[in-house]
Amino acid sequence: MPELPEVETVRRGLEPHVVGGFIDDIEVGDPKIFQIEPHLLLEQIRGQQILGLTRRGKYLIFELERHYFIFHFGMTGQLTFRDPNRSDSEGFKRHPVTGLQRTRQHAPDRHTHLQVHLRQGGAMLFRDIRKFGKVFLIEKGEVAVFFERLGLEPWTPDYNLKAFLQKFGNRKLAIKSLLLDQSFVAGVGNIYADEALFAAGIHPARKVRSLRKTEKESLFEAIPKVLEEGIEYGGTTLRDFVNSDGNTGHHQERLQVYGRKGESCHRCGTLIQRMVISQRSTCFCPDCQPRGGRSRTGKAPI
DNA sequence: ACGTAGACTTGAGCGC
DNA sequence: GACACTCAAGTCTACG
Repeated sequence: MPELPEVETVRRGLEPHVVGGFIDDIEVGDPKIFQIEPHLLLEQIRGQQILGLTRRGKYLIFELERHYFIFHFGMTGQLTFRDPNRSDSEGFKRHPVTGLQRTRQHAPDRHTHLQVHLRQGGAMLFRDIRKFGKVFLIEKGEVAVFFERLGLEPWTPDYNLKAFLQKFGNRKLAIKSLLLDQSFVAGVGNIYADEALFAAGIHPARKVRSLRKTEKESLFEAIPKVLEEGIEYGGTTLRDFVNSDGNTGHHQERLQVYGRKGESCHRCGTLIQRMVISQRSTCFCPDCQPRGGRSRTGKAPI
């Protein structure tokens, strides 16, 4: 559930269930995901109250009394709330062959690597098939250092045009690669990078140094716009993403380019193409996102 | 310093 | 049906 809109969707769903609650106990699966010894984690967080739930880029942050308890979902991480008043079999599906929960999962299974039980009842379940996710516990004073390498946070005063333009520099890499760099704009991943480039009319392979100021300004507008739409539709579920209730998102139905190779562009009808940039699948409309940019002089600033 | 390739990990889907 | 091979919402490291 990796990108900003998916993490934000989980944050909003979880908030009313857990903020104000007290951590009672934890159960641990594969310790690989823990950046702190699990027994030390329990020792430290037991009894602490959850004061708030925030987000920075793709990180979900539980503010406790003495610590920040931080999750990164990697590629397939899921954090759901298991309501003690609902039965596990109520309203969720099992995969017909494997028996594993595919969506609306509430009960722990072999991919559930952490359960955080709350004193008032209920638990948060962290499930992660590929185990690229990570769980951190840091002292409150360490938070600035922890996030120091993250870039601009959309919808905050830090995300302003002046700061945005300064981040470009005279670099030679493809603009798509820059968008994936979390020290540029925090929270943008492979899906929303492609969507933002489409919205801004910029070819993903264009070199950063070749972009005109007007194109950078278009991108500055497009990034929050596509992220906002992702949140509005509850995130994008390609395969594994579920919200805190275990339900899928709906933004996948609204994607303009990502995963649409060979289909026609919703704007102009041209067939969407796929290429690989930074070893990541990249989709674009060759007509709406011309390689040479949209120069009136016809110059191709690649 | 900058940019890219490989590694980590599990499962699904496709072709034979 | 079994098996090989490719691909997948991310990021960290090592190398040139």
